Amino acid sequence: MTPDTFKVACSNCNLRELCMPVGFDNQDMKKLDEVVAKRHQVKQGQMLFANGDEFTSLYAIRTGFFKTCISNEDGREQVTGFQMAGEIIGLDGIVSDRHSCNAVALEDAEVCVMPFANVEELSREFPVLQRHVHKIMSREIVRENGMMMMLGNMRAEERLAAFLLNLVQRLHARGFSQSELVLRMTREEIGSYLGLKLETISRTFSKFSEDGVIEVKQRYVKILNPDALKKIFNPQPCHSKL
Amino acid sequence: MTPDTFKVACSNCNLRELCMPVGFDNQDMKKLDEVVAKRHQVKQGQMLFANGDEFTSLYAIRTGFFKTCISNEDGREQVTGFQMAGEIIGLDGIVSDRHSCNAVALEDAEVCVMPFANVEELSREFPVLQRHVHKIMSREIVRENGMMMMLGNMRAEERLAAFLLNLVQRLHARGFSQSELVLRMTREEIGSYLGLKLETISRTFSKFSEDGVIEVKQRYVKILNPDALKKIFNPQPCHSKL
DNA sequence: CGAGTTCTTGACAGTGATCAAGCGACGTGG
DNA sequence: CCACGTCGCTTGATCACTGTCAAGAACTCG
Repeated sequence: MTPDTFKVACSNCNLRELCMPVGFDNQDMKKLDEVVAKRHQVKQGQMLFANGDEFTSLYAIRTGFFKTCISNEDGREQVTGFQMAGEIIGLDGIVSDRHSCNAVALEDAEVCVMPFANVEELSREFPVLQRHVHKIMSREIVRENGMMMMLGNMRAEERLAAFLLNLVQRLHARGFSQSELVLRMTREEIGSYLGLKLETISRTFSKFSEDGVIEVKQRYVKILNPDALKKIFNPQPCHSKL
Repeated sequence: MTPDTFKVACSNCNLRELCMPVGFDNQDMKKLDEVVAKRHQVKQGQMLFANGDEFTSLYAIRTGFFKTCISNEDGREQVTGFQMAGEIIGLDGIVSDRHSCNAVALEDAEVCVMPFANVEELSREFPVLQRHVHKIMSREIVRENGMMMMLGNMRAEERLAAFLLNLVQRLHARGFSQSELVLRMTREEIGSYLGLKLETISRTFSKFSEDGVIEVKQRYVKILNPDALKKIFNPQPCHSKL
């Protein structure tokens, strides 16, 4: 096996269990490596793909951190998601063969390029991969349902608490701390994601900090009282029966 | 061909071009009929599936009108979509083998039950069906991206204008009027969908009516000035270059 | 070190929520 | 056919949360 093929092999990737299905034997795994055509570097601030670009591939994030966002005719921007290692982006492009959002690297990143034709072809051969692709898309649908609940029903504090808990949970699944994180995005980007203005994000951080729930210093955040955060995110109705 | 098989055949369904892929020859079409196991009636107010139900099937709406909604631990409800004939619901269940939302019939309805195992099996055999399933899921992701933009960035009037335009456009694609519609949902359900309260929906309807943009009488809505609605939905920045 | 970006904080304003009351439509049963 | 009750809708008055505008501080990076 040459160093080259070694480099792009899913079978040797430490993120495999995050972005690929389990239950493959070694022989299948070799075939699965064909999904990934190559790797691609994206510098901080650069776009992996942009609204209107032809859709050819899905991308599995190997390292780095992305945001996806859409923008209006009148210039308003909505961040639709933040993605980290092991997550898949580009699903938006399937329906129209063109991407409908921008994917911007918030730090230097590397992605595995998975030509969608390969994905579909191997999906026909491997039911477990087919199921996996379906699950990834379904997961994104369910995530966005949750976002609709946030944006439609929750107040600023609840949104930010939910955001922090979600972020730290995903980082923890990747071996990082359960209580400390460094934000890769600005207050404005958090605000866009949560349907709030950057000043509101800043104020809410300050309030959480005053209440001793978190410690904030610029991009660094330490969660001091996770239970308090969970309570903010999911306020129990007083004297709830049962 | 017995009347029974005739009844559930996609090949004879007038909604085929809405919910099934094009580009099938007659022979393939016969096989494709195997996707649909049976039809199922849902009375107004009944649930097709509920949060927590085991996921087994996708459903293609033949007649009727549905809402899908999720609810919080503390009882807040978010309508995540309204679905009409030719649209597919149930995609939320794939990721966890359980549904994560409720699907409620807003009028008496009939759905085609498509066991997901059938869908996956036939998808492996027919690339055109496989691609179609992927597109349906991607379309839902893109729709929800647009909802995030609405909920995160738009004001009440813009949301309601966008909602009406979207609804009438989908109805028109099904052969109904471009300008008149009968709402199948309450003001409260519209509000939940749009992240607003029912009073705001009512007030905004009244304002549109006073401005001569629409005519409203309870559930009946007539769009008098579609251009004005589009302008509300998508306000051009003053003196926009180009 | 300096320019530009990002963040914080204050004062004030505005949009939509909340609370409240009454109206209108619809369906049922007398 | 009409009385009545329920549910959905409208409208008004007031309030609260978040947005807007502004100024300055802190941080980053060339």
